[in-house]
Amino acid sequence: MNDAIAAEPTVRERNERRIFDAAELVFARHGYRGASIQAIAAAAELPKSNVLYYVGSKRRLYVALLERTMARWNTALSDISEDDDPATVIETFIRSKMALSQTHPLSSRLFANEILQGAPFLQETLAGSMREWVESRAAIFRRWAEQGRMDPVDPVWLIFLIWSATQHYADFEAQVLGITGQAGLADADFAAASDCLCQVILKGCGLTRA
Amino acid sequence: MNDAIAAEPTVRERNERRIFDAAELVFARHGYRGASIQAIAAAAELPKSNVLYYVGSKRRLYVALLERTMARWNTALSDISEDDDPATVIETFIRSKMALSQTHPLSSRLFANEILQGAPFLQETLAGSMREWVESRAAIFRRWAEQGRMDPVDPVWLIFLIWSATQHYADFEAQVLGITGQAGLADADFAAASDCLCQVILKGCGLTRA
DNA sequence: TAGCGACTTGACCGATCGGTCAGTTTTTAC
DNA sequence: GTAAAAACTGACCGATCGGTCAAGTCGCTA
Repeated sequence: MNDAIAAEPTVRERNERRIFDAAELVFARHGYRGASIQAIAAAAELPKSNVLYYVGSKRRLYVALLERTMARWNTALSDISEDDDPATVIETFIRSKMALSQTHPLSSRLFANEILQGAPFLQETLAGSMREWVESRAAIFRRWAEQGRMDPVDPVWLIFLIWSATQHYADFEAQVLGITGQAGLADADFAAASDCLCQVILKGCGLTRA
Repeated sequence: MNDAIAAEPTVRERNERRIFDAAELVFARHGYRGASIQAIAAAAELPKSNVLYYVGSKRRLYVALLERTMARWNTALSDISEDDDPATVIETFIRSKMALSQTHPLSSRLFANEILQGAPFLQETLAGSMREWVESRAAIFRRWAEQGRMDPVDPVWLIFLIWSATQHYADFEAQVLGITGQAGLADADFAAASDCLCQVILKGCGLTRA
């Protein structure tokens, strides 16, 4: 039973994981209203009743997924201080955000769908912790500009620029693939896109790589 | 009857317009599957049967809306030639794309939803006319770089950068509002955001305003 | 005034929606 | 071995889905 210290997953853990992954797939594609529990159950290869047994309701499943996404993003984005090198910080920011688009595109699309709906479930998060996150970074960017260490660029819009440009490769993947004529985005594509973004944005902010 | 040359709208024209606008609102928010004809009818203040009388089916209504959007974008984006000034062209491109985000945010969100779903209805458009549009611009950007008139920046990714950064203010409006703590985006906000984008991207491409 | 085509709409169809529940099987604890 | 707990699931509920249809209303011309 539990004499195995390095626990193998419980039945509950295993099934919840399958359900979460399947639900992320369906919600990311069709949004909250457009997703059906039936479709999620089919993707998880479980009966509909079993899905509801674990997650309680469609609403709770959706909220739990959003929370998982926000938690992932929080842990992935490193903290910064005024003493750091601006170019390094912004380059790290761009590259780690782009890495998230590559490794967790479904999370990104889930979030995008929630925002498109008017952020009914994430309004407090946006006006709360996310706003604080942006403001703290913006304050540092502003001080860097005052010290002449970078061009005076409105820091909030700069953050939006980086967010949108990096998320584009997850949220609008279908468009990128259709226009470039590829079947999928390879590691090299993400690397080249990251390089291009760093090149333009760093220079655009009056920064050169250390 | 029709001795009025400057025609006042037909009953059909008037109702189709109300239905189209209502449908754009609902589809943009909830996506194809998540939108219901009932909700569209309610937004248009018409009985559901009347909506179906005019549009035939949900699918046809959705496709017609997508076509209206693509047509709007085509007419709004001006053509360019190799002889033009690179800085002027890119600045015009950024500002007209941002103007579309401001004047037609619902069209932008409708398109975003379609892409998030994997572009089931727009695949040929993406791989066809849209791809050609991008390639023709990219070719000019590449020649400008060869002539030393701008930095060598991968033109396709540059276009994606401009698309994503400008569409952000339409598609992710809820996020922008939540983080900036505003109730709505004013003309001044769009102007300032456009200025910021032009500043960073032009300089990032090694361009200065003429 | 009769007739015609465009427009309007409530009633209705089978399918699917989110969710409940009773009943069964499987796992766990002692 | 046994009983409690956890896991599982088919049947079913009322509501809503996209769509059809027949019975209208309305404005017009002959």
